[in-house]
Amino acid sequence: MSDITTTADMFMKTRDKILLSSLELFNERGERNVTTNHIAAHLAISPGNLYYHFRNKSDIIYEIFLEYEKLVDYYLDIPEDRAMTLDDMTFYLESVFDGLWSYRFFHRDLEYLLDSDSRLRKDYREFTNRCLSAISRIFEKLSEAGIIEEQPDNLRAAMSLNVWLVITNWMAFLKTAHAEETYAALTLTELKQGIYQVLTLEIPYLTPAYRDRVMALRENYRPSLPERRLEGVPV
Amino acid sequence: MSDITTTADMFMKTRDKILLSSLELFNERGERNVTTNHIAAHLAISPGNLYYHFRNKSDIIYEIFLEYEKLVDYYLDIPEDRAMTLDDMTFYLESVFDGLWSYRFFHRDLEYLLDSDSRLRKDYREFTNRCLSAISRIFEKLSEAGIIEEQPDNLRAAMSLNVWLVITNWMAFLKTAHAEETYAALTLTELKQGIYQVLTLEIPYLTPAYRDRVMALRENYRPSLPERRLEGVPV
DNA sequence: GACTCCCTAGAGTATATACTCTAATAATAC
DNA sequence: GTATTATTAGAGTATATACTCTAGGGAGTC
Repeated sequence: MSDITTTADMFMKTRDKILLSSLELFNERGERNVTTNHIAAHLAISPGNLYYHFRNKSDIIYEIFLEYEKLVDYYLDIPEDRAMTLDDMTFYLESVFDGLWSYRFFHRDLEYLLDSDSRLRKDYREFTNRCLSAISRIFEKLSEAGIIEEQPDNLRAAMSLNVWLVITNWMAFLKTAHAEETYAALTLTELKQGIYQVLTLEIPYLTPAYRDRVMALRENYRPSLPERRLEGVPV
Repeated sequence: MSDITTTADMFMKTRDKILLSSLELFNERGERNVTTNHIAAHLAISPGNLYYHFRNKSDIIYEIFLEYEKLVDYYLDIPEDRAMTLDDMTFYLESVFDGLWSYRFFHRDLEYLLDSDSRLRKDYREFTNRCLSAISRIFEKLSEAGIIEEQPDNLRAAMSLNVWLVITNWMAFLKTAHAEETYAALTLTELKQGIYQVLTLEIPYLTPAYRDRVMALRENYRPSLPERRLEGVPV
């Protein structure tokens, strides 16, 4: 995957360095805790310089969203000229969680961000709709490929929405489940245990031909030590 | 349901008025957008007065959380002396969404709130565990009652977690799906369409004896006009 | 009346935050 | 070289925010 979290270096344009550092700081500390002055200080540039490149903080966030959107749209581009395989499905899941990870600040303060920028609100709504369509289309193609049973349209739509809810809320859940207070105390590996949860949703719909293979795939993402963190839940 | 959103009146103690008004304002505008000065002004009391009753803003939030916790714990108290009915299940779902509604500010800025108050973080973790246990126990009792098929423990745990993820993320989803920017533009009725999504998770596990009844119940919560808001999703 | 205790007003403060302004420097074009 | 444009520094500002401090009122008790 692209190495998005690399620290900005001296060969980059200031504008790009600002975007990159902002993303890093937002991811580490949360957007709410990162000021424009912090970003400038982090890059050892003046606030004036930062505001030369961006009119305000919202514009920085918006541009980062556009990158995120582009990445996910790229990942969720579904080839229509061939049948879907289990590897495809794995790729989609892995990719979406990679994207979530790289831009993980975004879903944290989502509601506030959308309330402060109506342009972002509009774009994000359309983005959500595209993602929901893609998920639904993936289910359709998985049926065509005989991996999951065919389902009526409205059930597929509701299932797709549940998949979206689980995906977008998994990280928030992990962070609240964590005992540590540091925002950074979360790993990509843990995040990808969300795939286990998503595959859980598919279980009852798997065809006999693929059931065992998908269950084996799911095992790869089984949370390693959930009973220590969630002692109340039977495992 | 308790009429929590009633405006504070002159017969209440100042301390309670502060809690009530804070909750109202937080719910309407989001915690991030409500300052202690706003709360005081709303009640027409001085900031000094407010700080006589509460050491800081976190303490106000913490006390509100304790109320929330108490409410949900009360709702999710599962009677062990009798079998579970469909009505029970409906009651649990309705109650949980009522609770979410009354304290809807809470899940909005959850991560920030937990990061700013380690006491809250700890309590919330335990609260989550209790909720997950309750959900899991509800599934168990639904099996015992012959409403859903019996499932292995680890599947039930994963399913319970998915239910929790859908419940706690449903409101955030609704707000991002809304075109309107106002935080208040959300109704309890819409919120309860989350029940449709939760019941969607149960569908494949329903026993033949109860399948039709649950599907009919689910229809009561079907989103009224999702295709207008989510034009990309087949319905 | 005086003492005490609970409560309240309201001015005030230290700090932070998003953002601006001016002047100067580097880069590029001609 | 010179003119022009792009970029940068850095001090500064208006506003907001969480919270403090002092003074005092009101009610009950002796």
